[in-house]
Amino acid sequence: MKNDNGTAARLVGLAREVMQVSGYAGLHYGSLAKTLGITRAAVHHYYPNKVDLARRVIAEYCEWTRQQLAEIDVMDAPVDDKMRSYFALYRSIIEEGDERLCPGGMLAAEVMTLPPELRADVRKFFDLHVTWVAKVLLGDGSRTEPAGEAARVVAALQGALLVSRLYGRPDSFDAIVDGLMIIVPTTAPIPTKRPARKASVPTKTRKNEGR
Amino acid sequence: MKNDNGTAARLVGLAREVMQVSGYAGLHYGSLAKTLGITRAAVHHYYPNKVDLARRVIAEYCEWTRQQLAEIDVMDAPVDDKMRSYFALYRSIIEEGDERLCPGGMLAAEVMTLPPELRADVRKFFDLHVTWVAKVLLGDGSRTEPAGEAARVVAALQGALLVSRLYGRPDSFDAIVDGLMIIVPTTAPIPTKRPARKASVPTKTRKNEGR
DNA sequence: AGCATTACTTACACGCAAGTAAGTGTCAAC
DNA sequence: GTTGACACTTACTTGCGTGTAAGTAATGCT
Repeated sequence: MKNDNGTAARLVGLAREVMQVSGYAGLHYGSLAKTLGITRAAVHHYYPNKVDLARRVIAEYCEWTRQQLAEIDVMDAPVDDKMRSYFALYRSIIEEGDERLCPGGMLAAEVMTLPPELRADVRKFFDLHVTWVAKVLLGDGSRTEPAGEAARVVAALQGALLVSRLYGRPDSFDAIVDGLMIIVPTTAPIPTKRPARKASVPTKTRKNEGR
Repeated sequence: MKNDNGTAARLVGLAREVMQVSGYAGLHYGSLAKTLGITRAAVHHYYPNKVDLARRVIAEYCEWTRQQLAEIDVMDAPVDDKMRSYFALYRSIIEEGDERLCPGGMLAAEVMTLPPELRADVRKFFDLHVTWVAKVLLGDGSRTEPAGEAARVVAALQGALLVSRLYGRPDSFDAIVDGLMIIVPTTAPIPTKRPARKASVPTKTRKNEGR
């Protein structure tokens, strides 16, 4: 081959960054090409259409995530240490760039406008996270059904990224997440759970209109 | 006037729904017009450009939110009851349609691609929420700096909407949120806070590439 | 009766972005 | 030294979506 600067690989990397900032809707072949100093058609050469490219991005990010989670697994630490390492994974996202969200989270926001294949990929990405967290939470003996709690942790972290990026303050992520360990207690007792379920609510729920 | 079916108002309502499902990027004059059985130009007649329309949507939603929060304020209940009513506000969103997110949350995801005026509006929307929650949390004597905790609550709720919509299961929202009261303890003590801050992390943080 | 206002419509201009077709140049193997 | 794969480019088509200009029809006001 004449010149292969690893364009295909650089393309996925760039595409991921763009998606983290601007989402799938904000991913344009034109700007990718411009950034890499190639033509738009060259992008099509490697990834015939946007879905191909985006799926590749997710696939690679899933793979990377799996590796990171595996590294946490092998460190064989107490549950709350593992969770803190997990939190740090999210923090690394905003450390890489304060305009970024988790690729999965960004796509989750756009999920209704996504082509079906991508939608499925996004769900799988979240499955990966939720099942891993659930597995870890199962590590201490204190619970048997960690599924809801795992979903809560993942949701809270995605929300934390969303909010901290909105304000453009990476450190606000810490402020949000620091207290999150409370809902993943290992040594500390869980406070007595209240009745829960929605109490008297001042909301009339209309199907449509009337806001 | 000849025929005024309240088109302007129906337009904002519809636009909000679309934005909740598909975001600002998925909001198109063409489909709005088609849905209401008018022409695209008629939409421009009321809202000359998309930014006008979207800002109007946010403004009305802010106003609605303010009213809801005021209603919770006057009920003069204990903090955790107020918080539960607040949670129910979010639940009402997915009750209205399981493809919807909070308008503010959706726009927060798109924030980097949004025209600046809109971006500012979105921040104000979140300010409204965070300051209200902080004020309520201040209601019990147990804390003095509820800002971080307030942001955490808001972030967690937005994340909960994101995740529950992703899976298309409205009831998963409950599963996620039910345990959220733990981080808003009023009578129950907060478990002893651990050192926190990121512990040994198996992550090399590169600025770019290499994923 | 005449005029302005409101609530629209038809028609058009324009830019952007995805995708495709058909090259061109270079290296590597046979 | 031809053949073929690879890494692209130029050029073009097509469709979508915003925005605007210039009507038109009905109503209300003076």
